[in-house]
Amino acid sequence: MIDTKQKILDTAERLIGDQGYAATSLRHIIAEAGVNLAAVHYHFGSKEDLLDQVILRKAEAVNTERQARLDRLEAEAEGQPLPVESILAAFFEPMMEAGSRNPQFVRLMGRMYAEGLLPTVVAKHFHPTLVRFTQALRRALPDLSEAELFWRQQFMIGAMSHAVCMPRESWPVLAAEPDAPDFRRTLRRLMVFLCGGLRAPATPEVH
Amino acid sequence: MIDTKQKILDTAERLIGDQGYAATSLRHIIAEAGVNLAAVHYHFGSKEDLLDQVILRKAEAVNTERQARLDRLEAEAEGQPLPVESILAAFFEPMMEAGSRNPQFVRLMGRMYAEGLLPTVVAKHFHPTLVRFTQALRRALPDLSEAELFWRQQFMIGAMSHAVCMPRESWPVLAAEPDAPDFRRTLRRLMVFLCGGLRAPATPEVH
DNA sequence: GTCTATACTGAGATAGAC
DNA sequence: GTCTATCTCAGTATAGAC
Repeated sequence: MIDTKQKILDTAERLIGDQGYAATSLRHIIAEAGVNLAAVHYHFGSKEDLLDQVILRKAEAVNTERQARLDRLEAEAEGQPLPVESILAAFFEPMMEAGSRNPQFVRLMGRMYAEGLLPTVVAKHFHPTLVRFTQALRRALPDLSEAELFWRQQFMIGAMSHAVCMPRESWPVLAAEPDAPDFRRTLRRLMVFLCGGLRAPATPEVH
Repeated sequence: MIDTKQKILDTAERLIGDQGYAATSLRHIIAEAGVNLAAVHYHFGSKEDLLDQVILRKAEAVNTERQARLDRLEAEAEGQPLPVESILAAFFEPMMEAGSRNPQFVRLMGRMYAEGLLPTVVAKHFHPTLVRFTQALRRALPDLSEAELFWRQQFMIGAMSHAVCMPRESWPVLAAEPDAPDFRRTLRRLMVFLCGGLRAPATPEVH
């Protein structure tokens, strides 16, 4: 069947988003998808390559939209540095919109960071876009050294990924806040927090 | 032998800190420790319970020191809210000092967050201390709602854990900065960043 | 080209002999 | 307390049916 591949991708996206990559066995995926185990390896080669394709399918749209927003902002700014808020909005809103249409995908992305799969899978798909945002932030925050800006971006990514894949049901505080299935409110909070952090004065050197 | 248990704990701490929990098999641990596989299950019950003991051994000292610093600050403040900087210093410096003596342990802690082992293992050992810090932050930041403070703490934990367990060798920017094996400079940067984020104005409601 | 059946290796866990 | 043997289940590899 032509949609064996699609069924595997859809089921993998759902189950990995729910349970995480390590916790989701191929045998679970193929049972729910109603296909044979070896079909996964025929179409994808390995579990990791399946994950790769699951991410690629969705990441392209997010990256394209991120770059388009950055292009638009930079054209409007006519050479001036962009405000940090605008850069963060251009970065987070495309993912937020993807999440509104498909909450599973945002959790999946968070889990990728959370399970330490950046170097092998995530960096490959997102790095080219990330360097554009690094450049924009460098111009917006000229007082920060290269190393300090690097670290602040890492803090940003860590805060984002942890927030996105947190198991909401284990925190009573959140029961009062019916936020799911979209992440708008949390992401607005995240952006406010990150603006404050990114714009903090440079860390003084201590000897 | 009486030190079979010790050898397992020491080897597990080292290997899991290096490679992560999922990537470290019991068979690898027992080979390096020179003990039998079943000895692990005899002494610890399961791989997860072994991890639990590895963390417990070190976490107690860190938690005790954290609470002692908070006690001291609160006694000195005589009822006034503490500055955010002081609260963060009381939280991070004990872990930083543990890291100076034993860098492996800090990476291990970062990995626990990164591999999504909070609910089962980490929260158990750190939650009682964390609520003390939540209370201190609530007094320091009275303009934030309960939910907003909760999320900012989550962003903080995410930024910290991601930074701590990042694979340094994969980032050329860091080669110029001989920071290892201690984390002082990175943690000072983290504290500056988090101060800025925590003290940002409350997120406005949008409808 | 697509997919199935089956076998292989290595993981964590467990029962029972010593 | 310790160790051998074994169980189940994971990801992977391959031969061959259609």
